[in-house]
Amino acid sequence: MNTLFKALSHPVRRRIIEMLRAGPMASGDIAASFDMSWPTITGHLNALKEANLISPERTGQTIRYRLEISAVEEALAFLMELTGTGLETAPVPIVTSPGDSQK
Amino acid sequence: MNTLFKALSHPVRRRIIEMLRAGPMASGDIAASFDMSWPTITGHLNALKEANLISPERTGQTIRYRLEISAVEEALAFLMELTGTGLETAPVPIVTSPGDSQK
DNA sequence: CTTGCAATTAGGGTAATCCCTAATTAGGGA
DNA sequence: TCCCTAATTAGGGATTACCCTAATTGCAAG
Repeated sequence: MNTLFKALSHPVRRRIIEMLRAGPMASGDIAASFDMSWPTITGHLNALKEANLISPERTGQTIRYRLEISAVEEALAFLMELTGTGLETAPVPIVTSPGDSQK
Repeated sequence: MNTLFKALSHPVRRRIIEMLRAGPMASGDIAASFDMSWPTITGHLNALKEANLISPERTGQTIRYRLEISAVEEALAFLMELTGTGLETAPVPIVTSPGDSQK
């Protein structure tokens, strides 16, 4: 969960994810669409792979990366629980009066 | 969006958010429930405030922090678009009935 | 004004992040 | 074999993150 949100916290990595929504893509093609060096993009791809957000598959010389939507859903589940969209564990509205600080 | 996901990428900050789900809480009470120094917690609270995830309100000496659910929903919207609600270049079929939660 | 409590800011040390260039691995032909 | 292309790893510099202790601000009384 930690590496997951960290992976999502960089604009380049979020954009890579958005690109992969349309289907798998080669590392070189991804790198070509950014104004950064290829090794830098490789670094971002590794961060995404660490978070299980993408997975590589080799065909000959080229390596294509595919979006793993299940990791996205994991993050989604966490946030949904916060908004109350989905579960209970009742968000009982407890009113704390000033001065009842219990340590 | 950047600071938002970055704020969510630290376990202490996520736990603070979960605590605030039950209602606003004083800075000192939050700090007391962690095994870290108070200034460190203040730092995390500032990160959450930067991301608009919480907002402070002062009553006398104590400052209580309240969860701003709208920021959570913002992150939620981004992830939902990834999982299929987005169309654009995606080879995804379209309309589902309103209220038809596809889980 | 002085004391006391709540909370933040200041400063510093260490570790991680982000970006680059140069070197390296790996595969597909000739 | 040797070479070319695809992609990663290695190494380094600059910046930011994370945690601490010490000092400071802000409020509310006495």
